[in-house]
Amino acid sequence: MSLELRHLRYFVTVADELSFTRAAQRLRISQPPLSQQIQDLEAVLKTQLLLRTSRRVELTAAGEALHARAKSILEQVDAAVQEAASIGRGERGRILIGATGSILSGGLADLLAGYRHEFPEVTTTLFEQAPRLQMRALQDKKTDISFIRLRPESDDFASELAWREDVVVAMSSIHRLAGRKRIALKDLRDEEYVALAPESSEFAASIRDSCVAAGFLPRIAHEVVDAQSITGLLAAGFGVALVPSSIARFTTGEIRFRSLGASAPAADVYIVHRNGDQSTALRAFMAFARRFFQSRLKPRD
Amino acid sequence: MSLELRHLRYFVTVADELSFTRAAQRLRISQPPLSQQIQDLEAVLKTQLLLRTSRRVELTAAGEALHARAKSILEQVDAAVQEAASIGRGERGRILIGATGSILSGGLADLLAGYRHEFPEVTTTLFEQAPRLQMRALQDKKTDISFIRLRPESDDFASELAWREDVVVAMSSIHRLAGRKRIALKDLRDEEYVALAPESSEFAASIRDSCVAAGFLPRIAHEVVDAQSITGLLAAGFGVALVPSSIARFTTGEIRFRSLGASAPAADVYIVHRNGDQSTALRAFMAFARRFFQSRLKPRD
DNA sequence: TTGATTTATATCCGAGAGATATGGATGAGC
DNA sequence: GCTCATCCATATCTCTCGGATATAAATCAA
Repeated sequence: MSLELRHLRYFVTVADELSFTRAAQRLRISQPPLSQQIQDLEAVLKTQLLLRTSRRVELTAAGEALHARAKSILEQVDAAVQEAASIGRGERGRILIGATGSILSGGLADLLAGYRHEFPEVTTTLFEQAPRLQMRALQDKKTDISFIRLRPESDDFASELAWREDVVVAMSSIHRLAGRKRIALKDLRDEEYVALAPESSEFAASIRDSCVAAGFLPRIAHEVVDAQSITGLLAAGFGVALVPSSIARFTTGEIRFRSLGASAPAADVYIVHRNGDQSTALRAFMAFARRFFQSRLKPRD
Repeated sequence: MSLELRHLRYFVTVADELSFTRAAQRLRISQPPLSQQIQDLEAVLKTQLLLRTSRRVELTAAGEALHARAKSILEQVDAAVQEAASIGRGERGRILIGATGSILSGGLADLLAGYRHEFPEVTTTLFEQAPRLQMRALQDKKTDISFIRLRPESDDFASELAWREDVVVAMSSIHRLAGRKRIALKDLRDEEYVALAPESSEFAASIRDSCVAAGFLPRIAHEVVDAQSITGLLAAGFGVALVPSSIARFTTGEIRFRSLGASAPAADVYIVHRNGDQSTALRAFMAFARRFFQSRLKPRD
């Protein structure tokens, strides 16, 4: 015979009611098996818990002590069940997110704000890292999900489009092209470029590919490691840069952005995560993200 | 289907071992019912707890959380069982004891010291009260047991002899009888007495009865409410007093005690408790007390 | 003393915990 | 790359034990 929660549930009810008959009613069982289970419990403890005459039931000292303990235990069991179920539904947990600064301000921040509002019990931790490091972090399980401007090739990762962004051209307001309203990619063939170092970003490579497709090889005059540095160089008059349009949001100073029209390369942002082991919290996050971007696209239709 | 401790025990074992086969061995059951019980648990929680391939078992986030909780719950169940059993064996609990100061120093203190040594988990609370109040406190369940110098009549109480004491005569060292080695009760017929007020002590009444039996009615010159006051009055030369021999122990100053020899009235101390509801701790205490006094009597044999 | 109420005992039934046998998947080793 | 060993899941059976019904025993009220 081993102790089970049933014994504790029954005992607590009897101790609360101080009556086997009423306790049995509350427990939706008949009185004899209740008496039996209490006797079993007492046998396991080798201790009298209740003093019963046919007229009154009262607790012994051991019964008083167990009553308090058992009540607390049952509450904790309940809490544990709720917690596990809640984690299972993805309502609770922790998601580790990788992203770069421009992606954060480009739409991710809004997504996270909306998500935290609907799933307040999920902790989201954001790692601002260069794209290459993000992939490493994903692989090493340092992060669970990444927002990144290039679709990964590897079979280890699953990816889907988060949102679309155009590439725009950025330059100082005193640049000779700053007066033009619309600029095509091929108009930029003779410019000097400020670009992200290709080893820090797949995006840099894809921009270069777009230029090649437009018939020229961009002359990279300056390379920077951090996207933040680009605008500083542009403001000082160092050529032009091809950047995702969302960069405009967090840029101050004398920088002008011009659309590239139909010739604009895509700067789509993808959601990437490891294949296979997505937790429920992550699945729920992905589902939320899909709904979120879906509803955001509508106004543009 | 309801959650039982079995589910938690099984789950914790599997989570510890990360193997159904090994867990089943540790649990002394076969592997299929273990798988079944884990599935039942997951069904109750509506949540996956373990990711199992035929080659590896690992915990989900929900499983991790439940593992920690369940372990703690099982430990608490264990502790609660131990505690209840321990209280049931009288090894733990609280005993409320009534006594007077003279009884405490007359032998009770030694008993309590020995008892606490053998039952360190039982809290003993001592109430120093006048005998009448002790009976009241017992009746009102303010105390569980009393050490008192008179056997109670009422059927509500059970009593047994704790230890025997003689009554001795006490007087100032300058009293005219202080030089006598032995004094019989009847020699004291013409003395003036310092006595406890009869309304505060049954013992006072029993002393008076002893004097009457010896052929005289004691002349009470001074009455005190508190036994402590007696010696003060005696030291000041106010007559004599008939007191339990143990009083000598905690008396300082110029007081002499003389045995009354064969004519000494008894001042036996009784253990009194309510009939019926003695807790296990109290029963264990009584058993200890009997053993204690038994072994103390032997040296006198 | 009788009747009502409450717990304990006796007996029966059925759900379900656990055993055995087996299937299916996966990684190791030749 | 095939075979074998290993491990978890499924299917089926058995038998324990939880719960129901009927009834006895005890106690209090009238």
